Amino acid sequence: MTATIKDIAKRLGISVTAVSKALNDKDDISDQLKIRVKKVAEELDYSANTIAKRLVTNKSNTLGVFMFSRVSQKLDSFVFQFIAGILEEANKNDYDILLFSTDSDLLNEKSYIKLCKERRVEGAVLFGIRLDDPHIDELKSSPLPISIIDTDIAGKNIYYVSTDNRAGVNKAMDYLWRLGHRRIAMINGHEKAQVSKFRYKAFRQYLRERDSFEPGLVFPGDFSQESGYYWGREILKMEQRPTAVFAASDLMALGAIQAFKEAGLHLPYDMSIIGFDNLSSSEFVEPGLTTVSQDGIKMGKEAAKLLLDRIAGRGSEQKVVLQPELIIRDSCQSINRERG
Amino acid sequence: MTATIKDIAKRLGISVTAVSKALNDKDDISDQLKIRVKKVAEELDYSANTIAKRLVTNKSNTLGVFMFSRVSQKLDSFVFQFIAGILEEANKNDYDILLFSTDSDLLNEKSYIKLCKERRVEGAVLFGIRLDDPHIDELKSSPLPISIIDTDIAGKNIYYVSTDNRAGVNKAMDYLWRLGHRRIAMINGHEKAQVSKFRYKAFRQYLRERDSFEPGLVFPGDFSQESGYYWGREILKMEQRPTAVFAASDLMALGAIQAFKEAGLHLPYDMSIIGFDNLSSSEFVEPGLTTVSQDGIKMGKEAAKLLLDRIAGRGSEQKVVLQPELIIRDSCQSINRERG
DNA sequence: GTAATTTACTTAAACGTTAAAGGATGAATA
DNA sequence: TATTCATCCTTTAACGTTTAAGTAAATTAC
Repeated sequence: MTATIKDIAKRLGISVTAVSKALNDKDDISDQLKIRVKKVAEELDYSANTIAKRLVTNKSNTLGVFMFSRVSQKLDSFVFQFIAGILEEANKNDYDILLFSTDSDLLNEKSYIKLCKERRVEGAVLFGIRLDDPHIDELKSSPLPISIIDTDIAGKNIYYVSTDNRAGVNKAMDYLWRLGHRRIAMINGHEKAQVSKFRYKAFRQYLRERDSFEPGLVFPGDFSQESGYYWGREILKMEQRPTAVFAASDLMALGAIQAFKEAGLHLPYDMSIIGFDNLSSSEFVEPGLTTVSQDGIKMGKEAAKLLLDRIAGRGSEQKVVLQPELIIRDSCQSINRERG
Repeated sequence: MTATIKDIAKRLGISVTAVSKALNDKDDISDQLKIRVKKVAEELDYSANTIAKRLVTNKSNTLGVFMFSRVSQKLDSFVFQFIAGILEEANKNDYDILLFSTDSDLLNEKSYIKLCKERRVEGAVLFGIRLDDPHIDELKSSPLPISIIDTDIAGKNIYYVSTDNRAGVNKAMDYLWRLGHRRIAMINGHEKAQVSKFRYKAFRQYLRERDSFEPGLVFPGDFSQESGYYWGREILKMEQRPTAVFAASDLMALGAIQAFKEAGLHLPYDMSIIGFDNLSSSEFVEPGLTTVSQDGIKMGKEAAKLLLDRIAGRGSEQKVVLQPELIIRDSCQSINRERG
C-alpha cells in the first residue's frame, strides 16, 4: 500500500541505495539529489518502514516494560508513575516502549524473558516482581540488560532502582520517636516483596537499638487497603494498644485509618499513623497522612536511564537508590499532647 | 548472536522452509521432523525474530497508545486505567502495545499519525486529545483505525469510546435536585476538552428545563485540583452562594472541598458538592465525595476492542458509550435538613 | 502395471531497508 | 599528458522470516 523506497527510486530512475542514502542525509549524495528524493517522498506520502530498518540494522530501539498484573490491581499505586518516567526518558532517547502485563505465576505462559527475546528488545524494566517469581533464576543469567524497580537481584546484567527504604523507615521512626512514641506497631507489606523485608529490618533495628522492639507489634499485611483495615481492627482489639502505627504503604495506612475512624477513635490524638509512598489520596484523607514519599517518576526515569546508558556503552552505575522524603501532615501527634 | 532458523536448518541438513513450517506446525511436515526441529531449536536456544516475521507478513500485531503529556500531569487520573484496560485487551489478542507520550501542540514534532505509520501500527488509541489539537484534520482522514477516548471526532476510521456524559450529569443533578437544591453551581473542565462541552450542555439543559439555570453560576476550571480550589474560594466570596456545587472532575471537587474546609464550612451541611470520575482519593476525603463514576479500565478495553474487531474484519460498532454510575457518599446534604 | 494422488519436502522469491564494495566522471596534481 | 583523487552514484548482498510453486518418492486406485 504505502510507498516504499523502491517506488521513489523507480520514479526518479535511480537506485534504491541512493534513495536510502538521500533520505538519511548521507554525505556521498549530492544536495541536488537529496532535494529531489525528498520531494518525491513527500509526493508519494512515503513513510519509512521501521520494521525493515530494524531488521537490517539489527537494532530494535525498543525497551520492554513489564507490569505484573497483581500489582496492577492496586491501580492507584506508583505503577503509572513508573511508566510515565520510563516513557519520558525512553522517548527522549528515541526509544520505543513496549508495554506488557504479566502474571508470572503462570509458569506455562511465555516468560517475559522470552517475550523480550522474540521482540529483540534491547532492555527491559520490571516492577512488582515477587521474590518467589519462578523466572528469577532466568533473570539472573539474562544476557539482556534489565532494570528492576524495588527488587535487588544479583546478576551481571541486572540493574536496580529503588528508594532507600532504610532511610525512609528511619525518617518515619525518628519522627515518631521524637513525638514520644515508644510502642510502635508496624503493618508490613507481604513477604514476597523485597521492600517488605528491608522495611521490616530497618524497623526492627531502629527499635532494637532503643530497646523498644516488640515482635508482637508487627503485623503481616499485603500492601492493600483491605489488609490495613483488617490489621487496624485487630490492633484495636489489643489490650495494650500501641500509640502509633507505621504502615509500609499508604494504602494500608488508609485502611487502618478507616478502621480507627469507624471505631470512633479521634485521630491523631488517639493514635498516630504514618505511611509510606505518598499516594495522592494521602493528601485528602483526614487527618492528612504523614508519610514517606517516593518519587515514582524519578524512579522510572532512572530505571530507563540505567538501561539506555548501558546500551549506549556509556559507563554508569548498576544501582540507583533515591532518597525518600518525610511528608509531614496531620496524622501523627505528640504523645504528651492533650487531646485537642 | 541468537540462533536463527538457518542454523537449525544447517544443523539438520534441511531447508529453512522446512524449519519454518515445522516450527509453525504446518501440516505438510511430518511429525517426526517437527520433533527433531523443535529439539534442535531448544538446544540452540532459538527465539523467533518477531521483527523479521512482521516484515515478511506485513503485519505488525501492534497497537499504538498515545497519552498527551498534558494529561499525564494529573497523574492520578484515569490515564493509567485506560492503559491497563487497553493492555489487557490487546495482550489477550496477541497484540503488542507501543506506548507514546505526545505534546501535540509542538507542531514541528512528528505527528502521532507519522509515528504510527512508521511503525506500521495497525491501530491507535488516543486519549486526552484537545479540541484545538493541530493534528485533528489529519486524524479525520486517517486510513489507520483510531480509537479516541472522550472525544467524538467524525471520520471514517475514527472510533469513539466515552461515558455517557449527559446521563452522568443528569444522575448527579437529579440527586441534587431531589435533595432540594435549586441554586447549583458548576465548576467545569477547560473548554478544549469535549467532555466539558457535553457536561456543560447537559447541566444547562437540566436546569433550564426547571427554570433554574443561572449563567453566573458556571465557572471555568481546567480539571485540576488548583482550579477547583480557586473557584471554591471565589464561590465563597459570592453574596448569594449556591447551595451545591457540581464539579466536572473529582480533582476539582477535591480542590473546592479544600477551599470550603479552609474557610471553616461544615460539609456537607454548609455546602453540597458532587464530583465526576470517582478517583480513589474521593473515597478517602472527608466527607466522602459523592460522584459520577466512570469505569476507566472498561473504557480502555472497549477502545482496544473496537480497534481489534475492526482489524480482524469483524463488524462492530463505531461508538461505545458506557453508562456512568452515581456513587453516593457523604458530600451532599438535603437542603431542608438541619445541620447535624 | 500404469496413472492419479498424497506425503513430505525443496527452491526461489519476497518483505523494505542498509552497508560494503565497486564504478564512472570530472577536477586537481605532478 | 598521465596519474591521483574526490564526488556521486550503482551493484550486490544481507537481515530472518514466510509463501507460492515445484518435485520426488511413496501410496492408492482401478
